[in-house]
Amino acid sequence: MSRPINEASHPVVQRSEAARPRGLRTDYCGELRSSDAGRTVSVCGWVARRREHGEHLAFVDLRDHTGIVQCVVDGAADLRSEFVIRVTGELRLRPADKLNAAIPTGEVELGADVVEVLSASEAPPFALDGRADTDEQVRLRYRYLDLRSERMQRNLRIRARVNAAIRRSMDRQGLAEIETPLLWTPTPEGAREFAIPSRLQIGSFYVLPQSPQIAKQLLMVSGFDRYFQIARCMRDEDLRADRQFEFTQLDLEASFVTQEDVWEMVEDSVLEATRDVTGEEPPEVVRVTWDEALDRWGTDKPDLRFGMEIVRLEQAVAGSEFNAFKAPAVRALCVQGEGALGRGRLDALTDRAKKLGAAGLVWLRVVAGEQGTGVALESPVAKFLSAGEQSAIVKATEAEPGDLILAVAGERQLTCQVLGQLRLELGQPPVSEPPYRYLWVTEIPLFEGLDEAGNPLAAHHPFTMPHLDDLDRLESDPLSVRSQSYDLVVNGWELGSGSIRIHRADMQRRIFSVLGISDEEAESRFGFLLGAFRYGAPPHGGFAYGIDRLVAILAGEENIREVIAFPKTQSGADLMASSPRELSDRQLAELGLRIIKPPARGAQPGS
RNA sequence: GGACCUGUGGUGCAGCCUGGAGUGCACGCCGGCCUGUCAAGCCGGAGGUCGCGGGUUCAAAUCCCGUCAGGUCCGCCA
Repeated sequence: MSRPINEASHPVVQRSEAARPRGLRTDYCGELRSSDAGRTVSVCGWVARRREHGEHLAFVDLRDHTGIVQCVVDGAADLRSEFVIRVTGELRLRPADKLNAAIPTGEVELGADVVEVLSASEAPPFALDGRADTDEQVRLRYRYLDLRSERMQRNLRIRARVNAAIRRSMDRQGLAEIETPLLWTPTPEGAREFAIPSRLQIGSFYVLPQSPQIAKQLLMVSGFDRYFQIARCMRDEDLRADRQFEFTQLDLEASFVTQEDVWEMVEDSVLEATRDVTGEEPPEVVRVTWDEALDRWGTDKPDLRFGMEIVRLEQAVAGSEFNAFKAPAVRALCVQGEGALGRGRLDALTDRAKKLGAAGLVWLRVVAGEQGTGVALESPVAKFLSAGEQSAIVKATEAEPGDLILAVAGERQLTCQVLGQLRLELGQPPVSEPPYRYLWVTEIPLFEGLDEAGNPLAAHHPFTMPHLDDLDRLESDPLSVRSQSYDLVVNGWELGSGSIRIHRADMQRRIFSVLGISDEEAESRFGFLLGAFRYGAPPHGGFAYGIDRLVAILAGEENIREVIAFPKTQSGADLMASSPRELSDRQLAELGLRIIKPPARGAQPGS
């Protein structure tokens, strides 16, 4: 279910005097009220539905972007679905027994004196009333019709309001909106990029930005102090429900700031957007360290809308005879009220845990103790646990009779991640369910794992400033070093990430050295940025978050395609525009390109 | 690159497991009736390459293989 836009505090369309209806119409359909009764009005729109009562009476529901109004027309008028018409007549109160409480205009109707067909329509390929879930393939092929639906109108208007809210916030905070090139040059590391052949320089290519990262750091060097951009970004990676080739970020950067300053700037914009769309004040934006997020929720993007936090059992089972619990980490979830879960379901949960990488899953049903005092545990492994261990487990998980405890033991990170995933699968509310629990995940490790050559991999990007307390371990124990980078998360979705950047050459050289990047390599890959940094780079940091994801969350949609006007399918196709498509030989020649087709499936290599 | 799900008149579904005539439901569409409906109602009608190709079988929407398209996910996305 998608969430209604906040109609009460804001009409669907922002109304200023300049935004009043003009031209062919005096009013918008969805805004007519009983207070307008008696006026002669003209409205324009699409025929949503008609109800005919013979030769001299028919009801036509006329729809525009504001809603629907019922028009009473002569039955002879040939008005079919999706005809574009203009209706002029007197707006009148409906008879007292003919009100329609289901629509905002239900107290009035328009007695049509003149009906003009501005444009006829073939019968649409699918109904726009939202009563049936039309196949997405069909919706995308006729996207221009799909966008006419109430749902898509609402979603894209929410998007427009989010953009407007962000711009208000940015302007209020003194950030300057500056555009950066789309036809540009590769960004160091990161996602696969789209390349655009140059016509004037045959054989050379532009690269579309996966983000304006380099550009905005250069703007800091240039002294713009605070920059933002609602930036289109392109990444040639496989598509997902929350990922499209092309997406939109709020990108910002500021000079002479700390992490806290960046967080406050970003918070101001997302909270402004959230308030504007929902009319509600979101809960306080909390900050948790990456470590704490892993321990409590088993993920770096926790959903705080529900509890069921992961509990540490290491102390409760310390010294236990039970072999499975002799592990670096023993953690558990308490699933309230699921103590009656059947054996088949428990086996499925165990399989799921194993599929997620756990060695196994221990389940314990919490039941009332004998004589109604205390609690006891029912479990295939209960016999391996002493009475003291059992009561310690119950105490640690705060479990009560009727609850189910799920425990996993093993290496800490994997154990937490498995339980974190089970937590989501057992308890996560639907996307559309408020509130909007924003949080910052901070002190993210600077590196994540090692590459083939044994060098650490930058978790964010190679210009991320390490946590100052960890600098002495940079070379000796790099994987333990935290960074001054941070993620913004809402309701289990990662909205974006950012960091304080390295602005001094000595620190940058140290990082490159740890990453195994030579001076020559650094110069060739990041040349002009490093060059710029030689001429006085201010300390700076910034952030970027996905507007598609933010809008989807606020609209209660699980898929960002629902908040993008013309999205692509999972295979990267636009079913309406038939893109991508082949170029003509002439176009290819002009770009100096020749196509080498991959061998057909099943063909022998080299044939 | 991989796993799973889906594909049946214009739309949404059922039928598939357990093979037997393109069978059914709802909406829409076309025509007729109808002066207070609002998912209007009533009557009648049209509309099909069961995604595509191959195989098994006396017989395939149904079983098998392949393929295409759409979706969810893994990989990938600093």
